[in-house]
Amino acid sequence: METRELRYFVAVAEELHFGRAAERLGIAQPPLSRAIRQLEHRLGARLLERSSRAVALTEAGATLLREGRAALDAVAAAERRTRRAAQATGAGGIVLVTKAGAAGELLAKLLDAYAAEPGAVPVDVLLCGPGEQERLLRTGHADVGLLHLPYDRVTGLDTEPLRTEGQVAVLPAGHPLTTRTQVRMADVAALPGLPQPRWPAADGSYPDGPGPQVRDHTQLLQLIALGRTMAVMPETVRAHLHDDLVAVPVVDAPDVTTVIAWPPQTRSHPIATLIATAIRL
Amino acid sequence: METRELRYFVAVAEELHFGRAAERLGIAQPPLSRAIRQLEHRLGARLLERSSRAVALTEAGATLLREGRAALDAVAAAERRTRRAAQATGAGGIVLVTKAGAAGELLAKLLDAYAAEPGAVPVDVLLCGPGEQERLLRTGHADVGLLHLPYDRVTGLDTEPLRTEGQVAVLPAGHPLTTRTQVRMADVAALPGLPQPRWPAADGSYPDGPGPQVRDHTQLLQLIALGRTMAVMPETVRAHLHDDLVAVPVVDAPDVTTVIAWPPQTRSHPIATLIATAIRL
DNA sequence: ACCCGTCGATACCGCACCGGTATCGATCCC
DNA sequence: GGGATCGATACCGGTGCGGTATCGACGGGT
Repeated sequence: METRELRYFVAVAEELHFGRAAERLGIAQPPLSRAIRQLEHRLGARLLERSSRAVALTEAGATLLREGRAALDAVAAAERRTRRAAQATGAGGIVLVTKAGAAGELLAKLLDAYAAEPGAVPVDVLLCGPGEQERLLRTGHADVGLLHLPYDRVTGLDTEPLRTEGQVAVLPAGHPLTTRTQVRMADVAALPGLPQPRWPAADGSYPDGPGPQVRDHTQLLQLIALGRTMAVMPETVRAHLHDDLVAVPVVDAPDVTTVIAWPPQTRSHPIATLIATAIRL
Repeated sequence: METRELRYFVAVAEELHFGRAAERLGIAQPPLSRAIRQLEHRLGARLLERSSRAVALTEAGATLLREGRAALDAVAAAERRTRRAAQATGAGGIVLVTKAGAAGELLAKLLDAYAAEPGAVPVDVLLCGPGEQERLLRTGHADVGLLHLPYDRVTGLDTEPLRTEGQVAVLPAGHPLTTRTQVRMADVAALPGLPQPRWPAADGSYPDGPGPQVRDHTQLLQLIALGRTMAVMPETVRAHLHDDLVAVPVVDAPDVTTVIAWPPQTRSHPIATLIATAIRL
């Protein structure tokens, strides 16, 4: 199976429309139809159910979509990492990815400690939205990441835990609950007038609901200060709170574990040093 | 980057010889030379150092070899799992892989418990040599595996621990150390007349050394009974020992954790049930 | 009911590119 | 210095990819 065939199939499976998929791929529709047919014939499996009015995935097609995306990510990672290895033998920096606005002081400590190591190389810090880290690591855009369990998925990555902490409810100053010394999840699940914020899904779209749309933590804290929403977050956010925000411990919220994660094929010395430094912290 | 190019490069990088690589690929040497040159040009990176007498990997080449193998495995897995999903929608069995001669009663209990679950499907058990499980899981030959930390690598797989146990030294009956109630690693590291067995490497070759070559646990136990070697193994091997073999606890050996492992993309109901059953045991 | 619009399949064509054979050029060994 | 080894180059033929033109099936609107 060639990556071209996989790219074609993934495009059709995502669009569920041959015409749009062909446009996205920059080719005409007939070659695309033929390629899919050939792929089906070679695999001996029906991948798509065409009814001349709608296209649907079969069981096998859903499998190939899932596995094919992972395979294409792996190919892209191979290409990207090879390019980076070529242009920067030994001198190339490490790309570290983390969620914007999270793990601030832990990251600062890590970068300081690593810079003091012998043989340390420059570290580029890449900040991204929630849920993007895993893909950036799997596609070779980043070498190592700081993620938060159980929020981030770490399937297919190697990880080491760094720190575990409880969670706090972040509320606008003056809210009735801010007089409490602790709350429970049930207390904050559906506060009148403070709907839960909506985070974007993997495809960038937002789910329906009453809460405001947010992209990162800074934005979120601002919206809480404005009294539009609230959030349950790891307790280290306290460091970033001004007096217009109040944090109340949530006693029955699941603990959040910050982990350092990297793709399993990694074998470079600087990255191994960075990981070892992080674990020692 | 097409999988064909990756296959070609991996062949050359493994053989370090264009002629042999071409033979292995079933093509002539000139097209292979051209394909590698084109790949290098497209990546903008020198992958191989040719000195008309020897071929060597550059830094970028080593990266592409490592990442390319992983990518090819992912493509192979996508193809294999799609075929399996097609021919057996719902009725297809699960393939479980484990080391020959290991985790016997745990496996039996798991299979019994799973068979009693509602919606259970047939489970094919695939026995293989040590170190092969990871690749079988990553290439889609198997769906789930029982592995043993820290012996087996689980990079790139999702795992859940099932059981942790100490290790015992397995010795031929009558050996002086069998009178002891416990030993230390240093006691058994270099026993006169009982050299360590040699396991095959990933490529099937055996390292040099005085000990006998072994392929699986049955063979190993037989060679121990013959007084040719000894081994440190998880304590559950006791169940398989006859009176010609004696097990002595090794107090400072690292604990062995049996884990259930599966590829991260897995999303099938029967496999999820099997994993949940295993964790409950 | 009929027509038109939509959408995937089919037919056919030209060209890029892959793979094969023949040969060269460099290096090492005897 | 001659032969052997090994990768690079030159050239050729065929496969197959992508393009345009068109068909056929299904739905929806008036």
